[in-house]
Formats: sequence, structure tokens, C-alpha cells
Amino acid sequence: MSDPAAASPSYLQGLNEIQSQAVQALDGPVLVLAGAGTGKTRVLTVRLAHLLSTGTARPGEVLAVTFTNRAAREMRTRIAAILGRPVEGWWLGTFHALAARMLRRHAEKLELTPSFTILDTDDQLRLLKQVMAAGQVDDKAWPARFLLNAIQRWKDRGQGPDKVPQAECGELAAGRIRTLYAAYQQRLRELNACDFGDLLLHCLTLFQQHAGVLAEFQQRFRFILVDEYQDANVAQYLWLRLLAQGHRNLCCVGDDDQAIYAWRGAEVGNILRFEQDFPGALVVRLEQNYRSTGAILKAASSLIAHNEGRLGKTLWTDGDPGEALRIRGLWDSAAEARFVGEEIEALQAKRESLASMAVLTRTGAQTREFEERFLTLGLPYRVVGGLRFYERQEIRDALAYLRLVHSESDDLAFERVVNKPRRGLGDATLRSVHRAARARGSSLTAAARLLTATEELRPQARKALSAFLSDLSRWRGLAAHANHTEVAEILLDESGYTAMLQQDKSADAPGRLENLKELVVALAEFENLGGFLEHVSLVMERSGDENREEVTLMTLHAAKGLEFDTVFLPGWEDGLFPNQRTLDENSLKGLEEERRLAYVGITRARKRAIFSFAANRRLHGSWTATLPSRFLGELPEDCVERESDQGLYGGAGDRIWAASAGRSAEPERWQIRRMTPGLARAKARGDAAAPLLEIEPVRGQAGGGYETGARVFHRKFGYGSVAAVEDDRLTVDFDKAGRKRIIAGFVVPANRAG
DNA sequence: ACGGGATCCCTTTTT
DNA sequence: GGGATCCCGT
Repeated sequence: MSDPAAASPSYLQGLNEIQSQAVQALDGPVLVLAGAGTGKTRVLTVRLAHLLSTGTARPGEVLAVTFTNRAAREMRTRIAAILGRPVEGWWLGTFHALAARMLRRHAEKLELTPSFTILDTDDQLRLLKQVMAAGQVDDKAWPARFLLNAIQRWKDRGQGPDKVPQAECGELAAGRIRTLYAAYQQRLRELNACDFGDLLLHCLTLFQQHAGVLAEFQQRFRFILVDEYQDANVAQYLWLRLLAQGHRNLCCVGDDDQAIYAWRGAEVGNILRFEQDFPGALVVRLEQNYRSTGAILKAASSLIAHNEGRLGKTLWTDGDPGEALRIRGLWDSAAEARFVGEEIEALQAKRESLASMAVLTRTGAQTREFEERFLTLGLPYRVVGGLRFYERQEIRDALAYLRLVHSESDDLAFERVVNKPRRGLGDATLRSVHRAARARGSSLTAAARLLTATEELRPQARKALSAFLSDLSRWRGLAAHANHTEVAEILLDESGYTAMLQQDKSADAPGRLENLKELVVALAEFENLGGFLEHVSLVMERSGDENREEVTLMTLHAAKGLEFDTVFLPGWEDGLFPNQRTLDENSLKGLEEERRLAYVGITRARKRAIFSFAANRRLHGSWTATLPSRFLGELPEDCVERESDQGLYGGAGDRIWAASAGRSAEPERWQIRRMTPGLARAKARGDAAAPLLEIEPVRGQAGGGYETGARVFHRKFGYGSVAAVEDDRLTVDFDKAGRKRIIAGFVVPANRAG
């Protein structure tokens, strides 16, 4: 504890009473329920700084956990600023990075070596496909993507193949999902690799099977702090709970209203369980908002109030109400991009900084249209997230080369680069190598080496493979002596990879070469290849400094924890946001998560929030008519200004507004007739005047007006005939998919299918 | 073995 | 509209 007699340190000043309570309650478990903009990060960082500067804890005794690398980085710099010096030797990082660090220390206890590889999604998928092929699981009936997702959800709950409840396996992978899961884990182990989920899962196994290891960590971490606690999945929660059993000084900060990662296995229930697991925990509520205007806060609050089962917080501010929020309806997504561009330029003319503006979208793909518009306007922008640097083809290829040189047994890397650039080593050759590897239980590289000593391969292939293998050995020898930056350069050069790109005349080839150069630069910052590979798989983000004069484009998910003066919230249309697939898969729970996402979006804004929706949007290639998001109808009338372009919905704009306000809670009750691409083009040229669409309330109209025998079209099931009608449900005999019972809103008359 | 062309999915959000 | 995959001709 700090000395109460001493003058309160400067970093404690300026905290409100409740914040300072949260900061100074160092003894015992603490749960901080912190609404958006209430100084959550501040509390967390000051608390850490306080621990360290009073000498209550030494850096090595602190475990500080975040979800994103950005949050970890930010915490590091902010604390260094408070203390006036960087802190060394503490455990600050994401769940995954910290778990990896623990695992590397004890890898041998889990049949891994300390240099195990961390696989990304792409590798995971390829690996699972291989395992499925070996196990004769039909990947048409059971897409690998889908099964991988199931496996990940189990890992998120800390369940290995032997712990998966029978009831959840069902028919998955024709009833063989557990075998498949086990085989997948086995392959990972053989490859000396972990996927993201394994990092936590293996840690849990380690703790359970090696009490001494756990005890050591429990002793070490006298203080544990967790940010964004509402996003923790069960595995992460178990991990924390085990580690915190030692000193019980666990401080979790979170906001149930900002829980937006259920799809990734996050359990808001963890927050609710906190007091049970840690009896006597101090619960602190931060409710005074310092970020947003009154209007923004009111809008956000009234939106989120539509959710049930909240812990309940009432955000308040003593600031001004500020500007009204604006909602703008537009013809299509191109018009929307033009509108946002104009608004940005108008703000710029008022000397607002571009760095203080952000466009937040529901899906990553939406940024594209804004990028195009901004490029024509010459507006500087940057896209956060999206394709991450290390997810790019060329980077993954280069990394695979490095990995293969680093570790000969990296079969996935071998497969990736063996014929890239082309060396005449195609499917047939690779199959032989695979067969040899399986027969001997060796790595692909080792098998290939043996194979070249035999007569099995055709002379051409044999020669090419030999050449590749001798290159590999040479590079490996080089890596042992030369510094790793040089190795990378030589590798890219001698492998012919650079040459391949140089000869590539497609438009993005020069950019790819640039990326490779950037990779080499990044590599230089690390002492060795191993350190770099770890960094790349867990931490690496696109470079670019935060304060440049650029508009930020990103997804709502990526925006969590950030704030901007002006926030543009485009694409507020039912189906896009709330996202139809979420609704289909998780109905009301899904809708509530989408609403929290909307809440996150609005509360990013300090001064102004500008919503927009388009009446027409191109979805998977074809034009779709869209309705304004039901969330727009949940915003309080008195702090919102609505304006729409002329002629939207064939002049039915008012009805649409009424509709969006009235249909907040119920899913898919309203149906809009789809527009044909031809009409859309005509309208876009300006030579179609008549109303293109009619808004049809489905409510009360049996079966949405379909009659038995009517031909309908469904996005997934294709064409079919209506066999029966009851209420809003239809029984349809689909030509291909057979008989299904579906909600009328999901089908469209066959003659109008676009 | 490879390139081109047609075809069939799908496309939410991320460590 | 786009990416992965398949099929076919070279």
C-alpha cells in the first residue's frame, strides 16, 4: 500500500473519486465495470503505475493481459510516460502472447520443442483438409472451414478432443469429428506447431498436469490485471482463475455492453461469475463519461437499452449536449461514399483534423468503396486491419521459406514453397513425397531427400527436387553463420522468388516486392529468426504512425477502445447491420451482439456521429434493395436529424422511416421486393422514374402473400414450389434441396430472383 | 506440368 | 464480384 501521508502522486490527481477507488484497491479481487468513455484505460494504467512506483510490486510480479497488441503497446507507452522510464521484465501482452511465452518455457512437457511454430488460419485450414482427406471425410458435405470453427470453439472452452461432449458431436463430419479433432491435434504435435487456440489449451494442460509449474506462476504473479474482460473466452477465464488462485489480486476491467466477440467464444458470463469465483470482490462501476457529448451518449444509451440481460449501467456526463446526430439515407453505396467524402471535406474546411475522423464499417469489404472515393478526392486515408501484413501471399511465402530454413520439419512450409516459383514439382511429385513421408514417419524434407536417392521419380522431377533440397541445405548452413537479414535477402533472391515477382506483369506485383522489402526491414529489428517468427505470428501489425493526417477506415470490431471527434457509421441497413447471418445463426442473441456493436460504434465519437444507409447495395455481385437498419429506429428522435435523398424507395421514404422505427425487436418481418440489375442500371443512369420497389409488411399477411404452388427462390436452397402456407412460414419443395420449412421473408418470388 | 477458362461456392467480425 | 477449384488443351 502507498503511504497515505505522502502527498498524492501527480498521476493520481485528476481521477474522480470512483476511479481513484478502483486504482487504489490493491488488495484482493476487483471487478471494474467501466462504461464506454469512462476512463477505463486510465484506471488500468494508473493502477499499474501506482503498483510499480510505490514499490508495492516489482515488474516481474505483474501480469497484465490485453486482447490486442495495440492495447498492450498503448499500455506500455502510457505507463512509461507516467513513470518517466520504460518498464522492463514484466509480463504485459495479449492472452496469446503471454500463453506462448509460458509454453516456450515448458514446451518439452507437452511434446513440443521451445521453437514450436504458431500457425495462422490459412495453415490450420490446410492442415485440417489434409487430416480430413486422410480420414476420408467428405469436405463437400463438411466444409473444412466449418469443422475448424467447431474445433476452435471447443478449444476456446478449454476442451481437448477427449473432453468434447458427445452431444455436441452429433453428425459432425459424419459422426467422426472427435477422431478428426484428435488427428488434427496429433498432426500439430508432429509438426511441432500450435494454433491460436492451442496456446491457451496447452497452458491449461500444463497447469493441470504439472502442479509445480502452476504453483511457480501463482507465486510469481502477485498482481494480475485484465483489460476488456468481457471478451475473455472460457479457456482464458480458466487460465486467469488458475493463475490468480495464488495471491487473489486479480483486477478485471470490462463492460458487458461492449461484448462483441461471442462468435469467437467469448463468454460474457465470465463477468457475472466473477463475484462467485472471488467472494468478497470489490465491484466498482465507472459511469461518468468524459468522452462524448450529451446527445451521443443519449443516443447510445437508448439504443443499448433495447438489450435484455445487461448488468446495467447508467452513463452520464456533465458536458454539453452538443450537435444532433445525423442520419442520411442515400440511393446506393456509391452515393454513400460520395456523401461521406463531402462531409469530410466540409469538416476539413472547418479545420478539423483528418486524424480525428473515422469511418467505421460492419464488414471489412465495405471499406473498399470508401477507399476508391477517397483516392479520387485525394483524401489521405489509412485502413486499419483488413488484410494484415503477414497474411499477404508474398509475406506468407517468404515466411514459409524462413520457417523451412529455421526448422526442417515444417511440412506446411515445405508444401507452400516447394513449387513456388515453379520448379516443375507438381502434384504427382508432391504425392510421392507425401507417401514416402507417411511410410517412414518423417518430415517431407527428409522424405524428399530419401526419394531423390531412388529411381522412383521421373528424372526431371528428381533433378529439380535435388536442386531444391541442396539449395535448402545451403541456406540452412548460411543461416547458422550469417545474420538473418542477409539470409532472408539471399533466400528470396536465390530461390527465384523475387525474380518471379519481377517477371509478373500484374498490377500488384510491384506492391508485393515492396512488401518483401518491408519484411526484410522488419526482420532487422530482431536478434534472430526465431524471435522474429514469434513476433510475426502473434504481434505483427501494419506499420504506420498514428498521428498522420489521415482518415481512418476500419471495422467496428477493430475500433473498440479507440475514440474520434467525428465518426461516420455507414451501411446501417438491415441484413448488413444487423448482419443477416448473425441473425440467422443466433437470432435474438445475435441481434443483441450486433446491437452492442452498434453501441461500440456510437460511443467512439467525441463530438459527432453521422449515420448513413443506402437503399441499394451490391451484395455478392448482384443488386439488392435494402431497408434502413432497425437500430436507426432505436435512436431517440430528439437528438437525431434525419434526411434522405429524393426519390428513395420510390418516394416511400416516410413509410420506410416509420417502418424502421417500428420493427426494432422482431427479425425479418419486413420484406422488400428485389430490384433487377437491369432496373438498377437504368435508375443509376437516371432514366427510370417509376417506383422500383414496394415495401411489404409481411406481418399479418399469411405466408407473405404466397399461395400454394407459387414458385419461389431462396438464396441457399435455390428454386422451389410452395407446398403449404401457415402464418409467416412456408413449406417449400425445393428442386434440389428437398422439402424445407422456412420463414416467408427468406424467399422471393421466382420471377424476381436476381 | 501448366495455363486458361468456366463454374461453383461464398462474404462478419480476429488473436 | 471474387476466389478457389475443376477441367481441358497444350
